[in-house]
Amino acid sequence: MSTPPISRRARPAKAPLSRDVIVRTGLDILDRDGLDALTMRRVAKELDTGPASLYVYVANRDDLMAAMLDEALGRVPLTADGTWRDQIHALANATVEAMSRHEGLATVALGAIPTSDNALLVLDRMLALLKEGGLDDTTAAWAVDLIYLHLAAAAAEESAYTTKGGEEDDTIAAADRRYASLDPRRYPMITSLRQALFSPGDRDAWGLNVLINGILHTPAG
Amino acid sequence: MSTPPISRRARPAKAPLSRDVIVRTGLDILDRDGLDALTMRRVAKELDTGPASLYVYVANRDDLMAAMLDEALGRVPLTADGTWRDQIHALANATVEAMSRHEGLATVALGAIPTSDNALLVLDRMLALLKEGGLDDTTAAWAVDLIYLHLAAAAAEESAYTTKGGEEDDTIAAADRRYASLDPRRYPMITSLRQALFSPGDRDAWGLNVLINGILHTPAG
DNA sequence: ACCTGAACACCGTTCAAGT
DNA sequence: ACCTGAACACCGTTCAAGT
Repeated sequence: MSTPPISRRARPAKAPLSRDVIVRTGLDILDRDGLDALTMRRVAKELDTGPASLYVYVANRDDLMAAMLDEALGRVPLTADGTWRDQIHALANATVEAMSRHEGLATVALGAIPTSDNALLVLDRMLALLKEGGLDDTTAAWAVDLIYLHLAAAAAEESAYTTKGGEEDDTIAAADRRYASLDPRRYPMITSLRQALFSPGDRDAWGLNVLINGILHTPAG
Repeated sequence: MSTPPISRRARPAKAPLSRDVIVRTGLDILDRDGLDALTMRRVAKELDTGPASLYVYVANRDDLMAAMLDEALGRVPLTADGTWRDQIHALANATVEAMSRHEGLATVALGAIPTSDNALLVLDRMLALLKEGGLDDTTAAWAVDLIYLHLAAAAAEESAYTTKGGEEDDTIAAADRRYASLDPRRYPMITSLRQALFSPGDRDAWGLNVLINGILHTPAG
């Protein structure tokens, strides 16, 4: 009673493989089921093929993830309105957003000097803003590196908190309880400043302002 | 002619398993053969047992890596001489050092709010220095978070460059060539500032000074 | 030329069964 | 009570063999 598997040829035409479709499928899997689900085999299955077929378009898993990061960064709006500071904040927030909404991608950014098309577009735009702010070449150059590092780290942190199993609030509450139970003799500052450590507020915006103000006050070289 | 395997009981006494010896063995493997070699099975083999035995002392691989990070941070000297700035730099450099010399550990720090004994000791000491600098509680609290994030990111980056296959210089040279080949119309700032982007200098010290100066000029809240 | 089945050499983790 | 052999359910990557 069982029918033999329908030959590939007889089935409806399958979307042809390409680097692009593989990358987008990877991003979909990441968003739907997280970093652990992002395996070559899973991507292949989603595309109705075997894992070996992916290697025609992608060197390996790291290469795929780098391409996924680039794709995600391609969705960052490169221009914004407002003051100079507003524009830096907008570009920075969009970059963090783009990285942190896909679990594990920020870590890729932390692991290599940016060389992909869309990462370089973000960097180029940030560099233009920094030069507009009156920085000399060296300071602007070092600053863009520092800011990009910070954005990737902020995205990695955010991504870890929002994705890892439970809710962000649970993670914070657990840390708060841990801090509350510390020995004040061993950890005098943490115990006495615990309130401040968990105080609410826009830390991302503050952190970026720290960087901007610091860069303005600290010539490189 | 072959002898049967000597029974466990007959062999020289094996060092007893413990969380501590597992953690230190993990660190050894990381240093000797890198992150990919750090598997539960490899740790077990090094300790002359099976992977299942590790789970008595360690919840899983993530737990092991977190414990390894804590062990590494335990080697950070918490006090230093010099000016206020010198002391911050010394603590920061030692922290980056501790993380970056073991491939992949910095990433662990980026993925969770610090709650381990030795991470908290570093934080407590940094908090004391920040308060000494005259910061209010909230600013000091937010600042220690920001600095720790930056140190972990700096360590992750450094670790990636120094460990990943070839030499650091090769990675930079490759990036430089890539930047040199970019279309100036699409990447006007990167191409015109390429010299500055790859200019030598102590970027770590500069980056930390940016943070310190920025924090001093940017009250939180 | 392009694609892929099958295999290789591994993983982390669990648990029933041993001592 | 403590430990672990063996198994489960996977991995990334390669390559010979197919069309």
